Amino acid sequence: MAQLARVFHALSDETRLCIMAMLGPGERCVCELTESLGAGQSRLSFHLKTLKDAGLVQDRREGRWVYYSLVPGALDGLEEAVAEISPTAAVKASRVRCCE
Amino acid sequence: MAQLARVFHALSDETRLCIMAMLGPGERCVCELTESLGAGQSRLSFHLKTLKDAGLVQDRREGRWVYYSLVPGALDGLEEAVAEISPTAAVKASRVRCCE
DNA sequence: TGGTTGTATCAAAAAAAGTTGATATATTAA
DNA sequence: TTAATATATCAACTTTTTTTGATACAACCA
Repeated sequence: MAQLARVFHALSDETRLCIMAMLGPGERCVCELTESLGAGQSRLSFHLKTLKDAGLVQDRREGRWVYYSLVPGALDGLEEAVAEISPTAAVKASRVRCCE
Repeated sequence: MAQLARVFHALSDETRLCIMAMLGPGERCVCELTESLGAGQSRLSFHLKTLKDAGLVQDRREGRWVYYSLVPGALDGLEEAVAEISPTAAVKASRVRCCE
């Protein structure tokens, strides 16, 4: 539950959503993100760290550059959680306790 | 994009996630939620308002009590958005601009 | 009517998150 | 080695969010 909240929080900011959208098609260098988003360098670095701490993105150094990409499957848990809460889920009543 | 961030923010708090989970099976009186969550009255009221403002829950007065329930389909957009960002989405490359 | 109960709202305080500019680190180039 | 570039981190500050306690409002009961 706490981890789920952390992931939602990471996605609760427009800048970070933009980053996620840009990483969707594939990895990007920090410099590309900085330019496309028009965000200051330390500001972008902060948001990338937030996403990384939430387990949503990963980074890879290549020479002077650092490339960020989505962590495969990181959003799967989210989809499941949403499906579980949503009233359209058939199995929703099978939950025993709601908060742990 | 901004609305999406708003919804994610509404879900980025443990107390609110608990509320959503409790409402999954059906509507609940505020008093039930207060008791189950062990949260102060005004605190719970604040979180309910946050969820309501994000369009995730609705309320209904019945005599002295107010019942909250999930807004049907409110989470559907979320699932789509997550699917669009996720690298498993087949159509993800069809996006033209990432941030608007 | 007056009192009680359930809930919302408000204002102040506390806590958390985000921004900014400066500095540090790592890598490469000269 | 020195300088330059890409990125991270830090500290100070600003903004936003959350909590708390007090008060207001609405509906019911005596």
